[in-house]
Amino acid sequence: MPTQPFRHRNLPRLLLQARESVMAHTRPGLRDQGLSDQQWRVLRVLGEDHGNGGHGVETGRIARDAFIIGPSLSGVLTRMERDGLIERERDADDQRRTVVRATREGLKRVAVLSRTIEAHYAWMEQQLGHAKLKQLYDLLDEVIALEVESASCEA
Amino acid sequence: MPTQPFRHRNLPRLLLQARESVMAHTRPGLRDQGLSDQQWRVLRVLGEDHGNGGHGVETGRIARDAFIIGPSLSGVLTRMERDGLIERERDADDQRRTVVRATREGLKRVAVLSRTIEAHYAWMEQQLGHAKLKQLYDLLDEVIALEVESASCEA
DNA sequence: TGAAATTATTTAACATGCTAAATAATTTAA
DNA sequence: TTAAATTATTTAGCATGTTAAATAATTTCA
Repeated sequence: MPTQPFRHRNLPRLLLQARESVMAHTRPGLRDQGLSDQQWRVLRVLGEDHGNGGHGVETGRIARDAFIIGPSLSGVLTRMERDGLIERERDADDQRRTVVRATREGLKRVAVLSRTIEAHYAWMEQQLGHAKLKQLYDLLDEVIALEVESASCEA
Repeated sequence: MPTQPFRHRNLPRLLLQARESVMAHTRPGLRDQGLSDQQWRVLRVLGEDHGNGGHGVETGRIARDAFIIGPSLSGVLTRMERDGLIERERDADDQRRTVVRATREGLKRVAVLSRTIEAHYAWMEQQLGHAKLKQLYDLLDEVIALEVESASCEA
């Protein structure tokens, strides 16, 4: 049997749609806690650090882990500090760096949302099946790795 | 052999990273043509319409196809009109609607970029392999479909 | 040591994303 | 027919994304 011709889909758009599809489940919970997508990503990083007994995370590491570019993060943190979700402090050893910690209130919201998110993953795993979810993770890793390789070629 | 415990990855973040990874190849070309991501998405829709002999696309359909929310699109179109990439006109039959067409200059840029994008897909297909790319398309479709289902439950 | 290069973050300026409200045109229905 | 509901788009206000430039602190090295 002849395979039908392979038409390329709009991959960036598919990825964007898939992301929106997943986030559509999460956003109501975030908004209930008064958080934007970005604020949640920041709080999650800070929550992990706290869980590991850390005493704050540098802005640069937050930017990497929360996938937020520096200048955007700067504003996000300003508003989160204003809203009592985080605290900022200059690093004593290297005054260029800023160290960020979640406040008690921030940690409280992380705790609530972590449960919600876990339930969501359980739901997705039940819907899609364990195997497909793993397959998806692996394929996305491969796509991401493609870029790393080709980027290193330019150097 | 025991399968190792399945840890959930941060799926929204993975999708975002994968998208960025793909776009990292496309963006230089877009910027060479003086286009933002969103302007390119709009032009692509208009280019397809032109290719199909269409005489303009309604704003609402552009929003759906280019995956840009209404108010954002409004501003994007204003700037694209300012830059001579598109023309806007009120629909004669229904004065609520606006019909948009690409200018000759806009179409020229679509033509250039279409070739670039095609080459990029060919490269990805060569890197990942046809089968994996198809697998990825299918999985993303499934994830997107999940949302559609669960959304209809709320109604 | 001290000027130059490097690193971390912020500011500035503009484009985009988002929600809600405002406009404007069309359709529905009393 | 006309007032109310619906539909299409824009405006307003704020948050975020992005590049370039500005600040500020640290490191390198002549």
